[in-house]
Amino acid sequence: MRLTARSEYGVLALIDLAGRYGDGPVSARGVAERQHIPGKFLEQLFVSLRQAGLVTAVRGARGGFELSRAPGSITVLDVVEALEGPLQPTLCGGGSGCERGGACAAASVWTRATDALRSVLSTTSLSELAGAQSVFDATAGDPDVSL
Amino acid sequence: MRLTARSEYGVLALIDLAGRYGDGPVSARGVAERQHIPGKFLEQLFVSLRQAGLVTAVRGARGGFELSRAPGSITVLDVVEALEGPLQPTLCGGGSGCERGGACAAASVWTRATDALRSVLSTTSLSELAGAQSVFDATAGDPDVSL
DNA sequence: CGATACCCGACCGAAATGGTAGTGATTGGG
DNA sequence: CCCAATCACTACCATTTCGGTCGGGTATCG
Repeated sequence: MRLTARSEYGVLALIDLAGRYGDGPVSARGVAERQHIPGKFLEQLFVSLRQAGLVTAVRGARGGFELSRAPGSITVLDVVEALEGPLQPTLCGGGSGCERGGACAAASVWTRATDALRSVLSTTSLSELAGAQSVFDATAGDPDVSL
Repeated sequence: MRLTARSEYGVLALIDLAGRYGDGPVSARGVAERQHIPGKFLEQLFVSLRQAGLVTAVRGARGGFELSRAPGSITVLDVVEALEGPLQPTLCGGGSGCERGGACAAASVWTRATDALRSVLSTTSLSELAGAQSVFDATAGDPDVSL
């Protein structure tokens, strides 16, 4: 139940990659500049994203990252969990933390909250977001992404 | 978008108060013992809960806290926001943090996530939880709350 | 070779988290 | 009237997390 800058940056970065899907590797540096993300920090995020199997790295000059699956098959939940670990309540409801066992009324609301969150995140794909972003970029004159 | 132990403890504490609503003030110490919450920490939580108008304090011997409204009119969202501040994404979607203005596709998913969370929390009242808890306590033999 | 890029691990300041400690102020009961 | 119970307030503290930075290593293209 903890969403930090990692998720925010990560989603922006993968939207960027989704908008260039099929164009070959995209450098982390380019993503960082277009999305205004600290470069070295973004590198760390890409490590997690690669380990989670969401992106593929191409090393060497002219290298970079590309989505390892189609943008439509990657959800925001995938990204968030890759970057922040499993999305659990951090609270009693998730695991076996609380000594009340199942006899805890509070657990139900935390569980339902997590489920609601998970539902939203898992039904939004990168292709949707990239599509929406391209519309924004077309109406505004910002060439960052549309180039 | 950050739920910590404060919320978990706070909800447990107010479920305790809800189960004794109308019986006069309940001491923080009693709540702490029944709900297994560090006493001094719980005191801090009650400060926030009182400032938010959710509980009323009665000072002096035989004092304690009581819900300042009926348990059915207090939602989990009320408790969470009293203890952790306004429930916002901590991310771009909430305020005016991101320099993209409205032209940011990522913002939409954060906003929808927050809305989903808020919806769950705001439709669950203390009376519901206290009711569920009393059922648990009746089937199990734990006299902590049923006494 | 050398520039470009990913890879990896260490490090770091600031803030949040989850408490603890101590001291007052207020009140009911004996 | 005094004492114990109880809330009120402030300060402090250890640990972890957050958000980043730094510096080098390694692969690859031209």
